Amino acid sequence: MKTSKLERLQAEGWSVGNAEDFLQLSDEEARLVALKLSLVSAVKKSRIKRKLSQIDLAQRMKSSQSRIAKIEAGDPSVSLDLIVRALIASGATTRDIQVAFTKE
Amino acid sequence: MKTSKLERLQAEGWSVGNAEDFLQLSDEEARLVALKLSLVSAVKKSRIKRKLSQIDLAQRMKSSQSRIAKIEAGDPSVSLDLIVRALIASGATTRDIQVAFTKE
DNA sequence: TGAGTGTATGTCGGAAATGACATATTCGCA
DNA sequence: TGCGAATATGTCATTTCCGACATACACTCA
Repeated sequence: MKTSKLERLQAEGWSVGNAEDFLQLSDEEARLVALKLSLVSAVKKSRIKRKLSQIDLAQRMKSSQSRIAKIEAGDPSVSLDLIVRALIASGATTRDIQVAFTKE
Repeated sequence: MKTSKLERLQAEGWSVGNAEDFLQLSDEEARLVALKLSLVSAVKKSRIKRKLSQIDLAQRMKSSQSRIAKIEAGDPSVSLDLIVRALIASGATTRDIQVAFTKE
């Protein structure tokens, strides 16, 4: 499979998948989710530490209170981008972010 | 402003912005961009280290070669989510990811 | 009790990101 | 030189994510 031509690979599409691929993907997806959760808890911690309400934080990053609530609730509709944005906007230091990642 | 009512704040919308807010936002945006760039270079490094072509990596994460190219080129259409997915799929260890973040 | 403040949840139209594809460009090597 | 593999660039339809809003719930005081 490694040496297949691009055309062939593209033509195959989903048919190239197998159980192993699926499991592997699940594992990687799990790592990403774990990472997100770690950052999410860092957001809440940082926000509380600075005594900011969800509304305050939302204003800082030009977002909305409901989005912040969803971030902190680990809602699947929230991207890693938004989580990190919130982390930065909440006043988290570079070190804080590192630590959150370290917890992965 | 801190004590304004939610209704009032929501009604104000963009009008609450001022130069300071803008600069602050720019700074935070800059931090995010710097972080992305750091991770992007980690993706390429990790991929090369494992001797994977962009096509290989694309298959691993069910994406496409052109997306991988855009990730590595720092294309603005690429999300942090996708960058981290690529980093994980490329076989980067937790430590590799930490290091990339440390470079922020 | 009820008013005020903060957080959670569901929905929606518009905006942004995605994979796929076509095609161009670059690069290594026979 | 030329051929094939790898990478880059541009476009597009579909999917995903977003802010905004409405509203429900939780908690604290007076």
